[in-house]
Amino acid sequence: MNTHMRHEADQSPPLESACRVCQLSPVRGQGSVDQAANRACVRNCETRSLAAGRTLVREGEPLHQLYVLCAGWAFYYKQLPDGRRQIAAFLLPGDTLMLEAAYFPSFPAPFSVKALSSIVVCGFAAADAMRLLQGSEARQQELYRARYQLMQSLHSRLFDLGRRTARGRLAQLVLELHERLGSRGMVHDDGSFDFPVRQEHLADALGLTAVYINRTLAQLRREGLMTIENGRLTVFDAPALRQVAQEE
Amino acid sequence: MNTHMRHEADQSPPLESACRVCQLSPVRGQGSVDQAANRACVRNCETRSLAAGRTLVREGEPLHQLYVLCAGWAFYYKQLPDGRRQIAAFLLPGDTLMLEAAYFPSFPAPFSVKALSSIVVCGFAAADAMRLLQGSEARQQELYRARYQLMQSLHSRLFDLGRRTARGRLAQLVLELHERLGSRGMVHDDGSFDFPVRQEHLADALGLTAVYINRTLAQLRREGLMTIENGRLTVFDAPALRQVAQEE
DNA sequence: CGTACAATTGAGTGAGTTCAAGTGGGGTGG
DNA sequence: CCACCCCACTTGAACTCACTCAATTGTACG
Repeated sequence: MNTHMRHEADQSPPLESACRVCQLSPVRGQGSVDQAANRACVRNCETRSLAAGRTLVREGEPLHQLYVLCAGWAFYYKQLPDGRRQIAAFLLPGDTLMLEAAYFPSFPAPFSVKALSSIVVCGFAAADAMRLLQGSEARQQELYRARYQLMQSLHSRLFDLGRRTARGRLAQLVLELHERLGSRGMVHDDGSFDFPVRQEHLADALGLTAVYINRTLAQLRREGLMTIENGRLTVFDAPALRQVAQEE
Repeated sequence: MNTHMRHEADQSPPLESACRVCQLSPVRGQGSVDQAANRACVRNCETRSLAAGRTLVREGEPLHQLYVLCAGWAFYYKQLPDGRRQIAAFLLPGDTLMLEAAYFPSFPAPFSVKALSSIVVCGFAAADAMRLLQGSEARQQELYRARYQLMQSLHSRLFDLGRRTARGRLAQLVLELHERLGSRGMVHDDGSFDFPVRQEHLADALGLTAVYINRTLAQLRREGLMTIENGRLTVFDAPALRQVAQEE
């Protein structure tokens, strides 16, 4: 039992720490940073804080900004007037939001972006960010990596929806998040990490219903593979989870 | 590398017409073309002809070429050792293949590419193609459009698999192909177009089985919305199809 | 306490799968 | 010219994974 349980919305990450994270993203560059370019970027960057559930970008709006997600989780999604929603990707702290703004500037956004937890973002004009990126070979590489990961994740999700069972999809998604967070040092030694995702979000990401997500989650929990409790996901048996992901 | 021509399968589209199509693609540019750059491009382009079912790119191979699909259809897909396959996109004559090679050069391909019908492609080193594109504002715009359409199509397919019924998915896919071919003048007045796609491909693209594709197709045919006969798809009632796509 | 929202559980249903058998057309060899 | 084969398509019947509807529990917060 936990004595201190607080609602996520209460603990917005502090703004002053935002640009420290921002610094680590491909857009701002890793390692040695050109100080002049960096100052220019800070001057042009607009830091915003959004509560959980708020919409950052709406499908169809022209793209001209791109963001670094400094703190919190967000997701890309498409929604129909009748309520059907499909989540295309989860974005984690340090990820770049709307990298697409650089692929095809000023086109209408092909999806919406919403804050999953409360978030802090730094916004840049796409053109500025690209100019900054031209400067450094290392940063360019880092940008390629970010694009690549996003594209890979999209194609994996597509395979999931088309060709995997509920258990397989869930295992696959959990493993992907586990890995992405792990490479940022955001996974504890016990295999657990912060997980501000509702079962409804999982359903919308995996093309299932919340009820069935619940049943599947319960099954995986009973089998001792993983659990979700108090906004925290724990992977107990990664190899077994990997096997589920592969076989189903 | 020089243009090299060879003749293979009997019914391959003629090579001499290849570069006329190639000319119409974003990579080669539309309208007025810089003649010097164009000649340079022809010098550097390698034209290849592949029979139906041959693999052009294998998942995991490093990307350094990109292709213009001059004739025939191809598709992006992922396949598991156990045989499960998911088709991510169909590529039509005039489309660019592996545009990703420019997004994140030299990364391993996140999917494979296979010829659906017999095809003719022009291959370019990604770096060369990009340099060529820098030259013209119009071509740059055309490239953005191509990227955008591909990304949009991926997100739509994702929504389809997650949130639409079999009928809805089929209607959606047919309408998308109808539109893309229409804008190239490849749809006849009677609403029909060449369709070298097997029911098995439809199944792998829409996350269904070939048997169920068959049943669903039969239903749409009975309702007088569309039909597939002798490698030719005919849309009888586009508005009704649109309604199916929207509601299911 | 009362409200609100997320998670949980049960029972019945249905969309899509699996297995299996049969049809039809186009190409090939005799 | 026919016989045969191959492959894609078609159809039937049984099955099952995941959905729907509906009620209940748990937790946070005013």
